[in-house]
Amino acid sequence: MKQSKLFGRTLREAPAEAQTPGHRLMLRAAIAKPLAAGLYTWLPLGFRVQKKVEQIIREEQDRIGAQEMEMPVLTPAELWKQTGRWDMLEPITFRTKDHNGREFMVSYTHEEFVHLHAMQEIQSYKQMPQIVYHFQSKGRDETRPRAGLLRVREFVMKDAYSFDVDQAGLEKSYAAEYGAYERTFKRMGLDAISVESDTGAMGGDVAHEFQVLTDVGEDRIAICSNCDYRANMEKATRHMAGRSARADGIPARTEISTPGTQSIDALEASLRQPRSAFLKTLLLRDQAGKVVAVVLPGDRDVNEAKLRKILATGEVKFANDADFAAAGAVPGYIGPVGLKTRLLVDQGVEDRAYIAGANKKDAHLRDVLIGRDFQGERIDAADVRAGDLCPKCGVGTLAIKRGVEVGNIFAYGTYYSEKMNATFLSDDGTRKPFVGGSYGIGVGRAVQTIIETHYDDKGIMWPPQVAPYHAHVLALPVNDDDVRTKAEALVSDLEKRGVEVLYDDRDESAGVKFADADLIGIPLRVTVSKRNLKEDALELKLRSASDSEMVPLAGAGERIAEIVRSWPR
RNA sequence: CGGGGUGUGGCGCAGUUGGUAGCGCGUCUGGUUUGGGACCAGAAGGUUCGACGGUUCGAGUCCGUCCACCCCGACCA
Repeated sequence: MKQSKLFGRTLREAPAEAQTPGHRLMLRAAIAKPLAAGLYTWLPLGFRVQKKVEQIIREEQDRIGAQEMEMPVLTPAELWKQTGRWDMLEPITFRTKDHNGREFMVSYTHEEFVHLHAMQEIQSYKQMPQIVYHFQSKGRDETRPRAGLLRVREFVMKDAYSFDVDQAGLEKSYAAEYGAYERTFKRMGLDAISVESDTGAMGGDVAHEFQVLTDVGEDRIAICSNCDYRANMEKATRHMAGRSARADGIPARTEISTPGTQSIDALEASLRQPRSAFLKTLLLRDQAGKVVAVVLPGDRDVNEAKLRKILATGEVKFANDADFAAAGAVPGYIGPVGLKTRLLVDQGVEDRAYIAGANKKDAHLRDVLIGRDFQGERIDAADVRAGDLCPKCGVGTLAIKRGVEVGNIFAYGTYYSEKMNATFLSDDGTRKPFVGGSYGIGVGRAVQTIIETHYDDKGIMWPPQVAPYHAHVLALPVNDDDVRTKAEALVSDLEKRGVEVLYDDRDESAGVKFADADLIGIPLRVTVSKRNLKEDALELKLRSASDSEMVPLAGAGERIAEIVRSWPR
């Protein structure tokens, strides 16, 4: 490919909108460009990377016996309504109607539709296990797209779906996908770790995310310093040290005057007590409007994902004024004592004296003790934080790191098949619902994550397996007949040998060509120059290396092909 | 959705107390160059400054409304 003809040019300065290193490089190197917020066009260089990433995913899915197919982007409303997801997904999906008024959703995911097909194609237990997958565009009306391709509103996802006869079969399929994911990410140069994740509003218990740890990630991951425990913050728990019985001798609660202190911050400042001396009480309402109070230690934050799961609701909001009145609470001075509502108490609340809101304006209570002054259901509803004890080994401490979720695997069992009455004929002659799982990888997000983790101050450093080209041939200067002739002969020789070549035939100065080569980041740079040709030689330089190597012109094609063949695939 | 920020040639930016738009890079032409973002000369490029409305003799500059984009948070398999 002649660079003079390449659709896409490099930028010396990145557009102001780009913040993360990978996003800036992606724009500067003409990998992908925005069309609108969260909508990106792959330019030719980036599209080649995307296709290579897809191919790796495809090979690893095929290896475990999964079969590729394709389902439409536009999906009819009826099935979504059958599983209850039409309404649930309303705020985050794109919808349209055909000219007859029939409703469609731009595919958010395809569980409903793959189950429909499974009912048609799989009739007997003898036909299972089955895994099918496709690469398809997904539409998600994210309220906040961010960081280039890391969070977008339309993206290609590989999603695979497994169908088994029972839970044991599902576990095998799940394990097969787990293994495929480990190989897939490794092959594309991503150091992804699996972490336990929340299953969200989709039911089921087992789910893992594959996370690449990097500061630009938007997920927070708790990692044990001692064992292999790793979990998304939405799911992470902590080991509770045994509660000491320090409840004896605590005096009866007394009211104290605290005018104008409506927050933990204000209390901390005016009473000169640590945050942990207070109880934080939140009045919340679920999707159905039911009100519940959650009591936490003053130094802990509520984890909404955990709370949603406990309340079995899709949404948790702060209560309104009427809810406060009904519960007998006063905003800013709410506390668990005497509260007329369901009370959930985080496990972090200890058997000791706390200062809590008095449910009266300008007043708090001192020496409030759980079990004596109020009762509640014990739950785990707080975020873990760095330094907490690991829930698995009880010895190590948790660190919190940021990660990009490049893939996830999810065992949902019969969640969909039961709602859809998607069944097969079992070996005992009865009809049973399919037991399934789904397995996703965001292709574009993976590509940008590769950049975010493979660059230096000069540009991208593509892992060879996913690089847009293998070799970047630079002719210096291109208007020298000898240089041009020999460079073109080399390019054609390399292409015959199956080496993918980007040939910089532009009439640019050496500085521009070297800088662009570094920026675009093709793994092997081959310089054909007047200077080198005096010695009948070429210069080879790996993007990842600091040194270069001179090789004789004769046989250079074979030498380069050999290097390319030695790379991982 | 809450908070903050930014909209001026393709990209990065400047634009004084309101007076009719400029710089660098890039692009085009000619020439000199050719191993780390070259040099000289000339030129094009803004439906006139995100949009609409207002104040004013006069608005890129002031006021209002809206839109777009970015960041933090919320949300989100």
